Amino acid sequence: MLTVALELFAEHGYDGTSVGQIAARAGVTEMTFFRHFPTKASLLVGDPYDPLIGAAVRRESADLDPISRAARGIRSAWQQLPPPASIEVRMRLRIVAQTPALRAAMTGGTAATEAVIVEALIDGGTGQREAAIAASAVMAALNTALLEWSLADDEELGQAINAALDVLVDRHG
Amino acid sequence: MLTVALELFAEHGYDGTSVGQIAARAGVTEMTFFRHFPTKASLLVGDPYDPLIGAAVRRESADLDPISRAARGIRSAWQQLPPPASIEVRMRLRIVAQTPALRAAMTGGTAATEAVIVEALIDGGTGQREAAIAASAVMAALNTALLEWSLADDEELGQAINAALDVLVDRHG
DNA sequence: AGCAGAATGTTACCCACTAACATTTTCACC
DNA sequence: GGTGAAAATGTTAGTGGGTAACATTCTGCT
Repeated sequence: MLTVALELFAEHGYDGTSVGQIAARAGVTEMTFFRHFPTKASLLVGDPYDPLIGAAVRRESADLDPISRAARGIRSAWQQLPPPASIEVRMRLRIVAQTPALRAAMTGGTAATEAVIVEALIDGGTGQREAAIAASAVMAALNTALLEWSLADDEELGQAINAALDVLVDRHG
Repeated sequence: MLTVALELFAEHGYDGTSVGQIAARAGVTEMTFFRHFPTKASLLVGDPYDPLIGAAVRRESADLDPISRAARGIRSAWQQLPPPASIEVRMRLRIVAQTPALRAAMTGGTAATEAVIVEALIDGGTGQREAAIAASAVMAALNTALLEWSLADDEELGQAINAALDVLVDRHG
């Protein structure tokens, strides 16, 4: 179904493709589509790594300021991951980058990861407010970096992520 | 219509209130509602200050790193604003804070402000990528701060904003 | 072959939102 | 004070995303 959907999105764009069309080309009912995917947007935006990131943030020293701690945690979580199939990921993110509704859905879709980071920071002694602010800022930077990366050719994803976090952490003014 | 909507949201929640109900209680047709408000969410999330913020960011020294520049711009823009009717604003934001769909819509709703900040940063010599990342991080922090503020009692809004930006700028680790 | 449970289909519905066209209200000008 | 144009509102009808309840077909296992 995902493959079929990506084809149609490439042909007619995200908004120009209805769930009915996807289901039809997949030889299936609209109802069946919604049994496999909770929403149309979930074809493109997901939140796969939250527990890993939570643990990684917790592992960083509680002496760091919350931004640094969250950023370091994400960097280290990233290194533990198997490198994803970049081309697939890039295709998906490109569609997200070009569709305003999906950009918004993306930040909604990382709410779970954000919550996990907030919890980890709080457990490390950071106040609730600071934790929420730091987590949302770091996740926003990360999401923006992913979208920007998707629009470029021939760049390493890990590198783009590091560069994004550096904008927050290693500020050279 | 706004007043009526807020009543209904208070009674049945945002998701539990349909546009039809709002229109009916306002003595008006659903169609008329959509002529006044582009979307249901626009009753609660808006983006009123983008040009002001863009100008303020541009006014800050281009020698600063992008995060500092954006943050200082927002602080200064804030001081120029007439203090809003805090109670109203708080009520609205509380509903947003409690409704996941609206939280996502809020970040979508500040896309214009974000774009304006990005442009200002680029004009100051920051690269496209860095500018996009810094702007999204700062706006995310700001939005989070607004939502957290709305859930507290008796706090100055300006103070909450300053504290949020300090998490990004004056990091004490 | 026969059965249980999973996957799929059918129908019917709700809600946000849009388009096209008709109707009423408002208000400035004669 | 009437008139006519413009603005606001109403009507009808439709699209697309998403859900609920119930019926049907497949699947795999014994």
